[in-house]
Amino acid sequence: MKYPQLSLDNQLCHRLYLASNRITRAYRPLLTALDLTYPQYVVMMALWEQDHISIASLLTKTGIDPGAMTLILKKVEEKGLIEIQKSETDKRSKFVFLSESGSKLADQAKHIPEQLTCQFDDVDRTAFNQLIALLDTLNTSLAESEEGLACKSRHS
Amino acid sequence: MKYPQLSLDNQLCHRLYLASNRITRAYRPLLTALDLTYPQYVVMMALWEQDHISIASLLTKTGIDPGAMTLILKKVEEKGLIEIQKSETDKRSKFVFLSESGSKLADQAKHIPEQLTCQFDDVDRTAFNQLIALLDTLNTSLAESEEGLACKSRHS
DNA sequence: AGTTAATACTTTGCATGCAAATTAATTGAA
DNA sequence: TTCAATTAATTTGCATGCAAAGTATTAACT
Repeated sequence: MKYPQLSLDNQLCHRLYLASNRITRAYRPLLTALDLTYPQYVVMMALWEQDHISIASLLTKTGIDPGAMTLILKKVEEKGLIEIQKSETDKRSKFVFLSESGSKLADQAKHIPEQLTCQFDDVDRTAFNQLIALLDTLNTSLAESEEGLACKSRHS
Repeated sequence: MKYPQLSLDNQLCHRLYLASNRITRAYRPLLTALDLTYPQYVVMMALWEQDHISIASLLTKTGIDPGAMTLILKKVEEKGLIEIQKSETDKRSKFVFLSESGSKLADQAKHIPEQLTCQFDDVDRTAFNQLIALLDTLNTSLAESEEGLACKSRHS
């Protein structure tokens, strides 16, 4: 191997890629029981947290792509979990709110987080919180990069 | 919010989802210059690390889905970066090896890792390594779950 | 040897993720 | 006021990620 820095073992990105895909896979059987995909579940979580918000807010909260969001909302609406209305004040904007069945679905979903945590036996509570803290730092940093704040190459 | 455990802020999965997508996005401009997508880049890294391996090995090393791998290899082959041959000993199996241009592409790719690291200024070297270690633990744990080792609910 | 199970891939169908172009509505500035 | 720049969503086209079914080939067991 000419360039060790190109080794997969040296890539943070590949670990994230694996971890993200594996976690989504781990969720799948639990979510299938609710007839939700993972991104649809994310949208529902955002709405259970705060109902009746604009699609723009939903995009910000979830980090889902706008183009994907349109399709996701369409499907969740077809399942009768949400309703979508155009804003009166700003006709470009739309608001999403939970239907009764959408609200009630939270009762079935509430056990999912703990069911999942049980799958990483090797990760203790401390490591878990460390991981969350580090990912927050990373995400903030990446989000700032996306905002256009160029790399300041402040590294020595 | 009825169930705080369903809050997006409490989800490890959502942080991984964001981090993984953001990192892939951060790679995109660098990879576009090489005419590669991120999964195609992963395959190339695997081959730069070890040339002339079976598709099965490539699947194991990269964690890419088999169905996706077929398409990815087809495209990378069309770009002339790799060649694929059926195994003589086992006709079910195929071997992938780098073409000359595929090998040379590593020379252009070798600066990508450092160019990217520069984008998370807030993450110092120590945190970076911690994050990698924690993701390894998480990945091992998730991989074992996928192997069928059921949740032993060893939590009190 | 003959049948069954296991492998290594490929194919198919569906659901995103993403960039880029598009539409509709609103703001802002001349 | 009027026209350009913005903003909120949608649409389009391409590339996966994934489960499940299908193919061809090989291993295994009787």
